[in-house]
Amino acid sequence: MRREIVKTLSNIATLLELKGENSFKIRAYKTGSDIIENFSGDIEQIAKDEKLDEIKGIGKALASKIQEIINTGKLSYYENLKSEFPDSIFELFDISNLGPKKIKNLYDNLKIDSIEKLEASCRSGEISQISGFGEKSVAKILEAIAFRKDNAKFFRTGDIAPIAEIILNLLKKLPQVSQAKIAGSYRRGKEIVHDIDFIVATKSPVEVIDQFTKMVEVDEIISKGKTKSSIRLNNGLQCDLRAVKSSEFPFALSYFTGSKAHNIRMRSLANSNEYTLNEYALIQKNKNEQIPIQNETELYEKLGLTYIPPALREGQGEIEASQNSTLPNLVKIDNLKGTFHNHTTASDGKNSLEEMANAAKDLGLQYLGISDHSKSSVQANGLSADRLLNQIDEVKKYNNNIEDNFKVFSGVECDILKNGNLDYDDSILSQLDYSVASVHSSFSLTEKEMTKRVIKAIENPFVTMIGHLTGRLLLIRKPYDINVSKIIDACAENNTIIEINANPRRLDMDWRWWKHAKDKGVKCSINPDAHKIEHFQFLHFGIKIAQKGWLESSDVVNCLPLGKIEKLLNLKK
DNA sequence: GCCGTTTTCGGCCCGACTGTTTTCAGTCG
Repeated sequence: MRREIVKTLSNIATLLELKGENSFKIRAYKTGSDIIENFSGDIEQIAKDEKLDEIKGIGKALASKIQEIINTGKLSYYENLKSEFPDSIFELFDISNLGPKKIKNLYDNLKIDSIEKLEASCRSGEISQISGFGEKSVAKILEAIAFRKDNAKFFRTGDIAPIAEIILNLLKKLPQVSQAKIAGSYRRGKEIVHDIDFIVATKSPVEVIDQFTKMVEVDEIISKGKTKSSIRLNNGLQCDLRAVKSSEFPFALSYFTGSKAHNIRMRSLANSNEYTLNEYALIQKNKNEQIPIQNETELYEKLGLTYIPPALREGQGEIEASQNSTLPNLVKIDNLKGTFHNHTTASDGKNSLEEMANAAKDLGLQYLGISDHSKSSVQANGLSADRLLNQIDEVKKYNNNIEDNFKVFSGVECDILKNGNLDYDDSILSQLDYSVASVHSSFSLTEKEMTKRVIKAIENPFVTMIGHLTGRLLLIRKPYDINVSKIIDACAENNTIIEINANPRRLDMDWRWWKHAKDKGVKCSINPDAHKIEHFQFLHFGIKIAQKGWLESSDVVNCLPLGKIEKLLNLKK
């Protein structure tokens, strides 16, 4: 129900934008949607008690609309608004550089109400009839459409993790199922996936598959057979189920976990050991005899390997490392002792400094770095130098009132300005315990300019680490042009840390660079970029990315205990 | 549409960037 309210209010905001309504009215709906989404409490109960308008930001109008949604499951105001535009028009907002005004213009003048029509209009040149759509704009739109097409069949792992775990638990609970696991790229911890593979061990595959296809979330049954089935959920995500015998389970799990490259190596290794390996069994060639295996560890052992964690199964040398016993001892969530890059209500966070700190402490962390936005990030209520200095005092007060086994560090997420300068003078930065330097503007510089810009920040002695290095938003926005290799070299030279931004929309720097960075001696900080206490959970996604980058706890600075991290933070200064 | 020690109207965040309409509108964060 809450999701329904949140979605409805935010869709109303979009539709009002299209209609060119008063921007403050639009904002009221947007913030209303945010408030309901983040509200900690039983919104339906509050509606019942008729106390919705006591929530700050929810006035009489929104309260009665929310009430109507809760009571009737619908909202006539919204239905009426919706009827003015085709449903498909929402997808145009997925194209970057297209906002409400341009979309309205396209719709009014050329009846463009879908991405398909938009693309056709760009290609035919028809679109240039409208003012505001010159050559460069058209090229950008086509690029954005292509980007969306390439990525449309993918989902961010962080977005679909909740539903994946729900389905897994549903399968596990079926009486016919003895084992159930998620395989595929999800299990390998990829940042985006295009489907989810479930493997179950069962004696009654037909019954299990029947249950699988009858789940409430199923929108479409793509295929349904005796041992496997594919469905599409109502969010568009495809899920495959494979039902095997208990004895086949480890083979199926291994095979469907992949990656393809990893599987090829595994099979050829089996071959050279006089075995045949497929998704059901390991067979001794000369005797045509199946080798009984209990779990994946035993399968790896039969092939002369130590167990390879799923995160490493990308065909990046993990087989050789396993043979040579040089596999990394991968960092785990329990190794994290603290975290940097977290926001509070001082800038655009939802929880106060104290709430954030207490939550971190409750999670068993020993320290928390607070890094609100800097002054140039006006949209995020970035802190003026004075406000930042005040926050330093606030942190000191907090630390004075808390036991010695926990500490808050004063930091900032400092904008790297277009010319590579930082958003505060060194005299301000030097008063902080650390800083995260990030790019939030001028994304369109050339690779050369952008690389120079960020390296200038890396060389600043008061920059502790670089935040979300490439600025990418998975499936939404490409990374900006930057020479990551040169950045890594500069970080190695200047003792500057690179973060893994664990927000599931970012997961930046990409795991594909981390093995290289580690070899160069660059340290990592796994940061949730938390804007509220719930976001500390993002650390789980960050850990997966670190694992995919072969990182061990010694590579990750926030695995250091409190005493040692303090020394490290002082090192660069 | 929301809010209120300036309380029933008037203010609400705003600067940078981009392309293009060459003086600014639209988008973005």
